[in-house]
Amino acid sequence: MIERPRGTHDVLPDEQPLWRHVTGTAEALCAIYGYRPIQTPVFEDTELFQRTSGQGSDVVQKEMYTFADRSGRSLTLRPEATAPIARAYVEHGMHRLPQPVKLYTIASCYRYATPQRGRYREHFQLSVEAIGSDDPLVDAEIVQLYDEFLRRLGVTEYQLELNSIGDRNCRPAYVEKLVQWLDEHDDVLDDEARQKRATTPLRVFDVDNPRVREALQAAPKIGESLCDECREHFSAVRAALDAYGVGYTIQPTLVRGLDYYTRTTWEFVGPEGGAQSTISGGGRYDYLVEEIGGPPTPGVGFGAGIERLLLALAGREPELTEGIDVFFVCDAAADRERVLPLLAELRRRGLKADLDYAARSRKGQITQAGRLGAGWTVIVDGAQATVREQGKEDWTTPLDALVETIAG
RNA sequence: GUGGCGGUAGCUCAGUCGGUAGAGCCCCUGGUUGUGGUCCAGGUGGUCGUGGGUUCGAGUCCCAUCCGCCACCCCA
Repeated sequence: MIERPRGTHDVLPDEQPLWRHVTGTAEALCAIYGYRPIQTPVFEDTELFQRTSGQGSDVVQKEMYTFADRSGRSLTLRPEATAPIARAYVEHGMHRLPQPVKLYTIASCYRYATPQRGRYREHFQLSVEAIGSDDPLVDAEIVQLYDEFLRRLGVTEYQLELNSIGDRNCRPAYVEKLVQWLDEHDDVLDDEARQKRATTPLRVFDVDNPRVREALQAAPKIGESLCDECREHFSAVRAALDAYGVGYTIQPTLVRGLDYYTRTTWEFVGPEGGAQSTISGGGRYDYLVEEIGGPPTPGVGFGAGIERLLLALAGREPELTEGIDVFFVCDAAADRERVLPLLAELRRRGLKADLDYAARSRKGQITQAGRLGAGWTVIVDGAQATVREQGKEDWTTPLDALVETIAG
């Protein structure tokens, strides 16, 4: 048997109502906040992700689905949706539109990682982006949008972690300062920490060794080294979140995995999913558009995993019923034929109507009607019909009058 | 990519010491029952993940591999 590729999953009909509830809620909310939908290709020029995510990032190092097409071009299935949207912004000259340009998409993303619950090689992300403004109120708006999204879905147990990682003015100096501190305290480091010092210094705070973590408490933190502009920006973001009533905790060591982030960064952490409990992550990316070849343009946005949100939603799913209106039960072949024009007319009027195609017995057909949640079960007998209407006594009618009685 | 655990019917699982494959649910049929619910009886459904090996004989033991789950890495 041919099975689905590793790390992918089918979304079956039974799961569709919940999926549509989630994506529909996202779309409705984005519309209310003034974000407009956009779609970009599933694959992009490989260079787009190499340049923006950073050569040292895990995504570029080991997780991209990269292939050569028949002409030898290197293409990559998108591992995330922000860079493609920024690319579309530049390519279509959206910097001439009134700023900021507020966009969102619900897109499949692809990462070659070892799959487990909440981590897939193909997954879906809601990606919301505001490009063209460095106003801290935009950061706050977009964070509050996701917070409101969770509220609407009934997810209550989550945490928002917030940080600022500075910009090109203050971050390089901070990294230098941090590396210098690490050099001076080399004796308290372990191999993992030394490794990170060499590749991704900001990540040394993630090391496992508790002894090293303890020692790192004394190391300089980015928050103390922000330039005045970044400091003011961050405090304005926090003030706006306070005004919105969005709770958060400052996480001074929160660093994101992609190189393009600047200033504000955040993660929403949900209650489920074990090690994969991050349900949304985002931040500001003030040099991304420029990196792609557009004019210097600030931006801010987030990606939110749909599958992980569903995990966080487990046990709180709303009742989503999708019963049909009319089901015809026929014993004789002649009755089935007699019913066809009624079936067409009911459907023409927008009612969900159906009949048996599995050669079931009368009892089986009535059972099927019940399974489908039929509002009216019409048991046909020649030109007459007995109708079982939910919550009422059975009644009889000539078939000729059925449509008018039900739909008229 | 590394390590640990697992894979038997559509689903949830049992399967003893190696001896010809089981249950419940679901589905279909018949009966009971003044609603499609309940109850009773019967039936369909299997490459025991896959491929090798050991053996007279493998769901069971060994090896490899695929897939899932957990941890690490990292993320959504």
